Amino acid sequence: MDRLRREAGRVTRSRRVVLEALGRLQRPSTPKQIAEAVGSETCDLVTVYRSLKLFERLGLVQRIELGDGLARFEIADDDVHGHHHHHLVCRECNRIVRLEMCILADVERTLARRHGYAEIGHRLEFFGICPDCQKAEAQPRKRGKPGKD
Amino acid sequence: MDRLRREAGRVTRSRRVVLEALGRLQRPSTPKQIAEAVGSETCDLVTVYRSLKLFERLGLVQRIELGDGLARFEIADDDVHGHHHHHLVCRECNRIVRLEMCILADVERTLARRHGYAEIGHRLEFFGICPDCQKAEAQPRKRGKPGKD
DNA sequence: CTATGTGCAAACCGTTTGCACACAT
DNA sequence: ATGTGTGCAAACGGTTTGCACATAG
Repeated sequence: MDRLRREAGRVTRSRRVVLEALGRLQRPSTPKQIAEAVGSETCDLVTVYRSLKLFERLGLVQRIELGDGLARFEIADDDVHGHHHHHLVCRECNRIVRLEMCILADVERTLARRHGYAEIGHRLEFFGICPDCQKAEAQPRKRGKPGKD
Repeated sequence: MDRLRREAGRVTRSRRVVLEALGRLQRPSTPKQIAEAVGSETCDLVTVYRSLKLFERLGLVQRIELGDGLARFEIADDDVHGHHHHHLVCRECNRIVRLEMCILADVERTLARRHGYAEIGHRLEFFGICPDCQKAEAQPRKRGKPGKD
């Protein structure tokens, strides 16, 4: 929040509220989920989008892609660097487990050497069926909807 | 194609043409790119979508997500299993290198044990700046457009 | 001949943009 | 007071759907 005050725009009620909601939600959340958490009287969906874009630019928030075409956001790792992490996502209900490990730094180095690419990074997510959904296999839910994530 | 004849619907001109185009294109391609490769007089964009959905269901084709909100498709690895592969994508022009290795099988086993998830798979793509774009840093292109991929 | 596939137009859904009004500084 | 932020409505782009016509079997 002080970051905001220093580096860019104004500290408005909407922005404060969106950032708080993201903290409260604890998991990667879609703009719509955030808007709902906030309440439409409090802040318009469009403003959520604009705030998220700003926060992303400031590095306060990071975007997660799960491959279903929905943008998700979570509060950025506050560590200066490192603590880069991934997710394990249920294919049924989209429940998300956060994985603290990342083992791909040396793979990236190899790729840089072998293919001449620079600034290499990666996107890695795991997908499976979470324990609850394994139990509930009786009535499988439609996959890919924003479920418990 | 025989696969099609056996397992599902009819073998039509459109479907043959879409599958050929995918073979010819050699790289993960968006529905629009496929439709253009085919020519709009030959086959409507909507039909491309429907064919791709069918092919995906039959396992003839697989969907790639690069995180820019565009679906891309490529001919599925014909091997029974294995030959699961990933991509190295230029952040500027989207040029794609296909990586034949995958090292994550044991990571998946660990996750299954530790979190109780079943049927674990993953999505892993690498992003960087390809050699050409490093040279051309003068006029950087707008990122994220369907470029050379 | 009949069920399945196709083209066209329109719906859909997430996201972005234009514009007039509101508010933090 | 002034420039930035906001809400609303409308645009946008990829994808899906409804329906009448076409065609593979």
